[in-house]
Amino acid sequence: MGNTESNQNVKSYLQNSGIRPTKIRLSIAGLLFDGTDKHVTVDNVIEMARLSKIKTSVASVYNTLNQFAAAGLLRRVTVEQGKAFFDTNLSEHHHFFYEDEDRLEDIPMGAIQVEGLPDLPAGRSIKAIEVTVRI
Amino acid sequence: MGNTESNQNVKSYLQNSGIRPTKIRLSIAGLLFDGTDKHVTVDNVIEMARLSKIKTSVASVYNTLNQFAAAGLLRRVTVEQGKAFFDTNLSEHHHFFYEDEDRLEDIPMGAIQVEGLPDLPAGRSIKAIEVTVRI
DNA sequence: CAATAAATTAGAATAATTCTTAAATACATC
DNA sequence: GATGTATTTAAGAATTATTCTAATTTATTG
Ligand SMILES: [Mn+2]
Ligand SMILES: [Mn+2]
Ligand SMILES: [Zn+2]
Ligand SMILES: [Zn+2]
Repeated sequence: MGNTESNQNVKSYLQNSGIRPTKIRLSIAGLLFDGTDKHVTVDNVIEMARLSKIKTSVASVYNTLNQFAAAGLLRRVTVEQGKAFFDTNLSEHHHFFYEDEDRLEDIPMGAIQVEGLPDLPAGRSIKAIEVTVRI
Repeated sequence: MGNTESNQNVKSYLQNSGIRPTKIRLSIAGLLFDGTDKHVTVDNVIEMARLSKIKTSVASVYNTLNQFAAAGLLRRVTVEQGKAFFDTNLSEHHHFFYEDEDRLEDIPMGAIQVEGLPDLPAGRSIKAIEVTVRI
């Protein structure tokens, strides 16, 4: 991270999703898309940016994460009322939620299988199936 | 609903859960525990109370629903960032979430089966397994 | 290098929820 | 049933996450 090659990768990654690679988008993308799976909140990203001396604003972090989610680069995960999580792991998978730590952890893809889905109401299709195991 | 017998039932229901059956608790319980399964928000309950000429306050609806949930008379269901749902159906079951209508619907108990749960981290136990099918 | 479009930002606005505190109600004891 | 004490209720303030607004800055196009 921080080197020219990965910056170039992140730039292409945004462009391929139709997102213009502006400075703060590249900065935030650089924090998030480093190859490791993450579940971040807006506050997490603001703090990561601060530590990396990236000068930005709360509004821009919201804008950017929402744009990434809309473009399919992040997946929004809702497990508690207050705060939204954004997941960099785009593969089909489910989550442990550590209730006392407010923290998500991936359950590897394929580990969990959901069986016996009933018929859907007419005109509906499945947008997503989310399994949360609260521990 | 509204008759002496079901009022008595609701009163016992609260007492058996260690909740003192005060006037507004009985009123709200009367709205919720009528034998039909419901998924309500705070706003729903405020509106139901208004229609039933029950005089109460926003704070009391929050207090009461939170108390009922803590006592196990309601189950809190979180499927979207902003608003909490409270479920009167206490049996083990999962949900369809109608994304465009902000509405929950029960998937009958037993219809869905979750297979292949991996081992839990040491010292953890399952508090709940929640499956949400977004449609 | 203009002209134009898009992005960024600070701060205001909104929405759900919790907190504070005073008044009302419920409960226990006589 | 009256009285004293504990609990509940409720109005409004406070808090928190998020979105909106509008002005400035940055990027793209010609
Ligand atoms: Mn939290
Ligand atoms: Mn909603
Ligand atoms: Zn994940
Ligand atoms: Zn339900």
